[in-house]
Amino acid sequence: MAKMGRPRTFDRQKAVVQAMYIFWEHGYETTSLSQLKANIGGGISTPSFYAAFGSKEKLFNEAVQCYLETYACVTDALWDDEISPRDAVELTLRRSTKMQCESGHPKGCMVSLGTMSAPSPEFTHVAEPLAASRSRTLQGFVRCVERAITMGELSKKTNARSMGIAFNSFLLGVSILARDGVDASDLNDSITELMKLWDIELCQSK
Amino acid sequence: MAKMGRPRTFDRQKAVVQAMYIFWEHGYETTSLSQLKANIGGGISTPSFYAAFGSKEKLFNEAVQCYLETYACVTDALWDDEISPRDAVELTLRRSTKMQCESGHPKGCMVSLGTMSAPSPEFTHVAEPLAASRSRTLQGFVRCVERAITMGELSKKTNARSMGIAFNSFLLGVSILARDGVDASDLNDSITELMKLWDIELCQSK
DNA sequence: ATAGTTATATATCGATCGATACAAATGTAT
DNA sequence: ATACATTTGTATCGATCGATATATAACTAT
Repeated sequence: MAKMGRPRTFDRQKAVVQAMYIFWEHGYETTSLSQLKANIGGGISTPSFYAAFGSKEKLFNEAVQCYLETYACVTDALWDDEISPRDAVELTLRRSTKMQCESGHPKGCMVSLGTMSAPSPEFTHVAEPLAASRSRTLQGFVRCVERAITMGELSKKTNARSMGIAFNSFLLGVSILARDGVDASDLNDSITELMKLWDIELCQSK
Repeated sequence: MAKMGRPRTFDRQKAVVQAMYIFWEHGYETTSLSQLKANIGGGISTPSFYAAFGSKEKLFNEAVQCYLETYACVTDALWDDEISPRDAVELTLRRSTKMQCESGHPKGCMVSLGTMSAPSPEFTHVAEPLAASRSRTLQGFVRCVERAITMGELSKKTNARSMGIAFNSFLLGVSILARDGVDASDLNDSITELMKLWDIELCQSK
């Protein structure tokens, strides 16, 4: 049974993806409704927008969910226990960096850059899912280090939180460097450098 | 000889500092004129604002200059040849992190977070001085590594750009972590971790 | 005292912000 | 054919955006 009523003239899901790109590029507050409307299905009217998405804020929420379910999956390895902790960390760094630098969408990570997406006090709640994702990713890095310690791969003296923060902070910075136009190959070389941090802490007794 | 004409009812320099804090917190585009006016000298009128600063953009430029001449100086060690390269890098990381986490002003670094200060194409030129400062800081880190190689402190095999990017990317990430409320002590511990990167590359022949 | 200079206060500019009212258009269900 | 559901187009809402015109107030220079 098909839907009742007059059919939509644009693809709603494609519209969410398009909105995601715009919010990713400019952030929540700086993106205007006219901007969104103009880039959905070759341009839609105000009532069509509100009928389909409810409000700018609700569309942003959908766009964030869309990002988390697609592009943000580059960090999934952090919670995959079938991958060694070291590989999980390196894979995450390389996958995320590659994604952040590839063409076809805005540079950098929407979650990281989302720190400044809704800076006004009245809108901080809007970017809350992004903050939650950042917190989760940090925990993911710490988790990997803890797993390595438990597995006896890293020394018991290793400070898991410190190492987790170090890897996470580097990756957050990649978003800014990608926006500034630093090459993916240069960033990859610096990942190789950064991973030496892991190898120092390798358990000698192995 | 004192100035002619009716005297100003507010301190212009204090106003620039106050504006700097607001732009630092919210970015250029998201900061409104009313917000600036309300926070200058207990509130000023629109004509007073324009008479004193010319425009929102010009005030932003002054605010950025003010930041670069004060808070941004935490990275000055990178160009100080009287400090050993390693100390220069560590000092910069610790000073900047301390500054970014201290109270009395917005968390994070105005230069780093300025990546999303003016995301609209029509305003990108406004945040250009911030981008230039980020580029300069990156070069400062690279410079320190190069200096260490020249001095024979680091191995000649060291990839200066990769290491520079690694330290710089970490520091850029600190801005986001500081905004997210991560403790300064935790960040400091991760700096201790990060500096091990340097010690791995130490020249063995010394 | 008078002229010249600068900042002030009041009022308002056109443009854009996010969001709605209303009625015509277009589909399905019976 | 009719009723119902949903989207569309046109017009517009009050609020705020950054910025300005005009006239008055407060100071210095002569």
